[in-house]
Amino acid sequence: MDNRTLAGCFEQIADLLELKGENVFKIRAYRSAAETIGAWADPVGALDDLALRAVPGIGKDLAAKIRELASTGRCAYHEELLAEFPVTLLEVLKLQGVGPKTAALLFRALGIATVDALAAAARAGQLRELKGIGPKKEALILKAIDERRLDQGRHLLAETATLAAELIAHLQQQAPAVTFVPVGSLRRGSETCGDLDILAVGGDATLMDTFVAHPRVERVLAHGDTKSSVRLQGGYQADLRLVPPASRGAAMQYFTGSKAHNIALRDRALRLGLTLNEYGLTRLDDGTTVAGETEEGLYEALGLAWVPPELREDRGELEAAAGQSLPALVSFGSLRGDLHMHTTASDGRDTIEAMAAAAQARGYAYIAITDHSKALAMANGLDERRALEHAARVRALNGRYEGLTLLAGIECDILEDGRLDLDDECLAALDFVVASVHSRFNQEPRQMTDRLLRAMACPWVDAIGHPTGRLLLRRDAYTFALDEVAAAAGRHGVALEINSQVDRLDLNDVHARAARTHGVRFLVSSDAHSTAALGNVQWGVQVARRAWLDDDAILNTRPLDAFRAALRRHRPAPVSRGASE
DNA sequence: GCCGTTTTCGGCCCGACTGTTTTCAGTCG
Repeated sequence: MDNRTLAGCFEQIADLLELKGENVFKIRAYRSAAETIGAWADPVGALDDLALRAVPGIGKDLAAKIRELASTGRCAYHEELLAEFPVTLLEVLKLQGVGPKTAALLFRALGIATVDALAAAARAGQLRELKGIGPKKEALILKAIDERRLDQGRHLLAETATLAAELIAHLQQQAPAVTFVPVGSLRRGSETCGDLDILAVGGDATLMDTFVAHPRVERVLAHGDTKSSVRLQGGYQADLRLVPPASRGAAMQYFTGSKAHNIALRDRALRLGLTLNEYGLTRLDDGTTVAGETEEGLYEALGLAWVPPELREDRGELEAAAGQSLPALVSFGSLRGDLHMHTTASDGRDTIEAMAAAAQARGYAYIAITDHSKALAMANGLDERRALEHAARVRALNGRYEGLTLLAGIECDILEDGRLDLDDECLAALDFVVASVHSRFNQEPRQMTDRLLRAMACPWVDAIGHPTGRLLLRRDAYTFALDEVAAAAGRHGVALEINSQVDRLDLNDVHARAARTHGVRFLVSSDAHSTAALGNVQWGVQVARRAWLDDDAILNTRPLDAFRAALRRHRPAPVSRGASE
């Protein structure tokens, strides 16, 4: 049983317990366990009891339920709860403005168990008869039902960033003196964003009027003096919060989250006799404010180093901040090269020359041109002869772009059985090879693992491209033993790619961090199919930061000579570990 | 249901906005 299924089950249990009106802390325990499991790199279903109990937020009971689910595929407690409330009621619970109290009331008083039944009752004016629900609430519920499709799902980080920039530009024009900061999951660089949070520092309530009047606003969910929420066309929810300058740091911290990080931080504050909210950090005894103007000051007052937003997920960053052992994260400007891009020779939109000129303009010292190999016929992939001719054209351009070295590479398909799409002689004649899976994603995990291991056994494979094959919001990763593959990559010196395409971001933060423990080195690559897409590396760098990676972990932060020397093909052969390799 | 730099019991983060109310409950983030 995979982590997502386990997390989904705990999430449902939490929802059902809320409907029941159970102890809020018990509910929180299930919810935080779901979140932890969902982001755990290894399959927790395979862990033994001892290892399970070491997972934060998993105690005796939850460990037992995980083992029950992993071994039987079922959870008696979950089924017991589902006997009390129909599973369809959970859809009602997801509606904007409908919480557990309302959903339980609807079910108990009117027998409403589905969104359709709720819609019918609302249209018939039956809801307003219930205690605590009036005509306005009834109308809001009908609206929420209409909008639920739009409300579903999350959005790509890059899209969210573009939208945030647009909204902030609009607000900034109306209020030039106010500082606007995108916060929430966008500031943390989370791969998808559920909504969009913007913080305004030092303005007045008229800012809220400007915000809700933006032409993309479809519906105003809340409109107060310091907080407003709107739904935008396309299903986004956006929130604007206003705080005074003295609270800038506290508010940035508070609204950046994550929720789990904030809870842990406030817990720490309480233990120090302090209380933390979006306005500042104050002493419990006499109410004096000790920090709040800057984030740095706030963390310092709690005895912590400032935590980069990308790390604020309650995954050990507070302990590291307390011990002054946070990593020096790779920075956005530290990439010196890009090792994955396509040209018109296969499915790219621009020529080698155009890509090289754009890379030079970005200040890169080196790039590898890596068009597709022949198995990807759809993309006009190159066979051995074309690959070598193409390589000659790439190399012939060296000297033409000052400061930039072009490497002749290939993105070589990993075939069904782990063989490579081009012969060894051809691969050996190139400067750089990234090997990727583009077909047969549904192989059994064991088969997929062996496929990747076999590909890495080829001495000319320098890197594995988009190692898990997932497409954000569209296609799950193919399943394989990441641990085993990462261990082999670390041993052979094969780099794993952090692919920066906005809907790939593959490896992701959790997997990259786990792979690093095996000594793996990474490449942050654009996989650009046009000159414009070279800039996507910013998202890959953000993933690397979320994975706690420093410059040393990223091969393409090195100058050309050091980069070359670190490539698998130029490293001394690893000590033989037996015939199996 | 979890957890321990006061603790194996008794805690567990905090505030804005809305609607239905006459002082607050529910929802959301």
